[in-house]
Amino acid sequence: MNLFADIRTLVVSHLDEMMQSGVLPAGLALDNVTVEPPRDPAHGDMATNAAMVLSKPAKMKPRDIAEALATRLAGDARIETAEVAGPGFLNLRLSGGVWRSVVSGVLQQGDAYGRSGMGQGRKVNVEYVSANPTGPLHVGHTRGAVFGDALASLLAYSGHQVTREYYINDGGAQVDVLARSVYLRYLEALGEAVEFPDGTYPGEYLIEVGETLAKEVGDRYVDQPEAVWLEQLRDYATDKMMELIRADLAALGVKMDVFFSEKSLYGTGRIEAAIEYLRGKGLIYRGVLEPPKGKTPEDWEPREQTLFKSTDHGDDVDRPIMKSDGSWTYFAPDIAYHYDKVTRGFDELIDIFGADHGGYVKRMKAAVSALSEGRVPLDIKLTQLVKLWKNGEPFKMSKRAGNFVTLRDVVEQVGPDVTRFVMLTRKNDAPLDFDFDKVLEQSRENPVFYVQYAHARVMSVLRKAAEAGIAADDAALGAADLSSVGHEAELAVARKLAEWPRLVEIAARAHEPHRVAFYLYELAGEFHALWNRGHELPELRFLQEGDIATSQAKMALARAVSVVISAGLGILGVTPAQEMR
RNA sequence: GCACCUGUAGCUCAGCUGGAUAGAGCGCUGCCCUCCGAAGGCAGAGGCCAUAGGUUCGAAUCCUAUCAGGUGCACCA
Repeated sequence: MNLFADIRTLVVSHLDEMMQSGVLPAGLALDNVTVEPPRDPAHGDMATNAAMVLSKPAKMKPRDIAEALATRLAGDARIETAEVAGPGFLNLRLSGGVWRSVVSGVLQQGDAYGRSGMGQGRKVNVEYVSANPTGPLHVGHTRGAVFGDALASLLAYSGHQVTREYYINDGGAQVDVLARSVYLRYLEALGEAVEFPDGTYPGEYLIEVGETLAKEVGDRYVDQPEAVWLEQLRDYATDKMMELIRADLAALGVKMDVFFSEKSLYGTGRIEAAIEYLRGKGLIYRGVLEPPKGKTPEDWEPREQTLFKSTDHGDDVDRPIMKSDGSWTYFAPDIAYHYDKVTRGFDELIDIFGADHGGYVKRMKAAVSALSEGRVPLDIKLTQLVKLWKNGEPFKMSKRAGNFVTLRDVVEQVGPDVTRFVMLTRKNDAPLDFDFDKVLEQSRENPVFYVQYAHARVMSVLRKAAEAGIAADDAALGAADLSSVGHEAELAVARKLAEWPRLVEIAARAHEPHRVAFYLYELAGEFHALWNRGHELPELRFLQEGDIATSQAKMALARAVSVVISAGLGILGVTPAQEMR
């Protein structure tokens, strides 16, 4: 059920009839005809631009089209008035019954209200977090995790078949560094004094790994050359780090469907196969890259490398896939990984990167374009930096020293629900301020609280009703006669509820889950406003003393609000509050 | 030097992919609790949508240039 879509269908069907009967010339494209809520509610409930869009191709004045359309629309029971305004807008005012039916519809559909088949079951792969398995997740990863997870839920909610995936970078030099760092902690656990030179990870999280290892293998690796232990420690440490990362994700409530190992691409011919595929398209060649203009590094020297002709698919320069010593660059396994995704049959790929990987976007898109012959779109969303604040001061982090602020630090202090919601109160493109004090504040300034409070208020009313012996289950409320619901403040809430399915579609199409968070804030605002009107106008209170039927009608509206808030929070991965404490 | 992102009220940010008189919160002014939770609500003031051009019925939104901030820029992943 999507009221806006319904009315648009109505408008389009009338336009079709007008073409058939010769009022409009035949064969007009109606794709650009929209039905939207007007910015100013004084203009009505919905507005259509049909007349203005069609004016030019139909070679008619917009007002003439609008008037003809208005007359026809006015005949529909759902339309109360249809007025031509401004340059040719057609403003529609819907009957109160339409809004009341939205409320009943929400209660009858429950969790399904707002779900759509928009995705048509298309298979979408959302890859996110994908942090190197060299340590715990930090705040930056947290934002990516929350964003990716919410986007995945949003797409699933709108009819896509979603796979949540994590790419484990366990194939490069960084896991050697990890192994060496663990080795040092291992020696330390056996009583040796160790130092962490540059190029190792000094973080304290490896102490326990070293100790466990010492217990398991004793002094077997002491005084042994790297060749003896490097490989085993690499696997051992990587496994431990992935355990850590999985636990971090679990603390945030993120659950992946697939963990894909980079290492599994090496020595199995999979990288070679992907590169051969590109070679078959004439996109692999030996060549020398020009130095970047303006800023030539001191030690620049021309080098012949194996290159991918990414410029054929929109990149600025071609990219090396093999180092001069014959080993793969990082890009090569990434190509193979995305080739794997393409061959797994996904209709659409989405990668979530941190902003520091922005320079990687074009080449990755070029690769997928080449690998899928342009069939599979790849959207890459970058999440900007998170700036932490505490006690009015910025919280610095320094990965080098190993004392960076971790996902755990954040989740343990403010909880997963608050963490998730706050991370989505900004669009992914914009930097985010995360203030430990403000996110726990209980005021309107804090959107998490504000939305949760609205939900808790509804729950409170329902509890009160139950205590008074009034049936307030969804079945009873969904069947209630809503004719007593009609005040402007009540209709405002119903209108907001009617926007939900449309909002979901827009957010899903744009891959922008933050829109859900903002919508919930607006819905909560309408609800709080109505609630407070009850102070001066007792007839707007949800519980009407001695009048069960009216109470049920009012509660139906309140309950519909909580259903939608609950669904929205569900997409964001946040648990709705039953009461505020 | 190049690429990507950002620039909207004093501050922090939305703005439904081109619609009407650009919206919220904070802050500021003034109001509302014998009332389901005032942890709320109502009203007011506050804008050249960075700047300059362009596209069209119509631009914060699309194009070009400029300015300012952020991120990144050959064998690091």
